[in-house]
Amino acid sequence: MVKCSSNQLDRTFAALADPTRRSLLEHLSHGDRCVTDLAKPHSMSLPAVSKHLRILEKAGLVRRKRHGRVHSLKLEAAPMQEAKQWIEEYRRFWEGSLDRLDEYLKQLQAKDKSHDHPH
Amino acid sequence: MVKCSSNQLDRTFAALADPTRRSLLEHLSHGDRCVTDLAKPHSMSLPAVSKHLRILEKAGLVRRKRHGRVHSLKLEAAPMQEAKQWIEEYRRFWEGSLDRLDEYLKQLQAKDKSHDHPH
DNA sequence: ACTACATTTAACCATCTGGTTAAATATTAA
DNA sequence: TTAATATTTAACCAGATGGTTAAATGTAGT
Repeated sequence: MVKCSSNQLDRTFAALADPTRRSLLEHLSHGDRCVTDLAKPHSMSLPAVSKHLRILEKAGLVRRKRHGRVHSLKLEAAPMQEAKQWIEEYRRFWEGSLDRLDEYLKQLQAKDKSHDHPH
Repeated sequence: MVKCSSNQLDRTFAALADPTRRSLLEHLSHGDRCVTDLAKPHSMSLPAVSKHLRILEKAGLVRRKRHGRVHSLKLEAAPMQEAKQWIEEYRRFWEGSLDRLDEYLKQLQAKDKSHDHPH
């Protein structure tokens, strides 16, 4: 029984798994935005966008500040960094396997060449 | 109407959003494994693990080779790299904001100092 | 006080998810 | 051929997800 859970990672990856939410983050990467502005380019209702924002907020990817009746959303960095670091940990393994693949392809290529141009 | 969808990214992030699946990947990072071996440390039924593996396979994070009745699973690199790169694109934005935060904190500290030790 | 605006909440719906158990399918070994 | 093993498929279930519309809330402006 191996323990490999992190609610934070769960939430972060799940939040990033939806194209609407990724789009919202991309918009926010160009500066803070309010809910209505964020909703405009997404052909869906305001409540739908509101829900997506709450998911991003719960994942910690976004922070909200109320200025009167408008809510200003700001991109938040830390959780994505954790997600990236999780992926990074596998880097040497897949780099290893990519090297192996590269080597394999070179061998294949060499074989093909000797096949195409036999002495 | 902004287009920001990638089914591949959807599948990759969704696959990574589950702790059981992340655990399976971690086990696979130490070498190829068959379904039964992968299932052992996870207190859940074999069909459950089988489903998780199919999700990883469909996301392209894992490749399957049948040797007789045992299926050997292998970690696959590329999709994770795409996910990592997606996150990377935000790096300068959050690095920017982290820098700004850092600067802000330094200013705050400086202010406090001059307050504690006025000439 | 009234109206308009920004946003959320509520109620609902279809589909997806993550698990179960029981049965089916392949392959190996006796 | 028969029995055991590795894995998947099928049928089912509870709860989450992603959307809708209608109503409620809170704030701003006149």
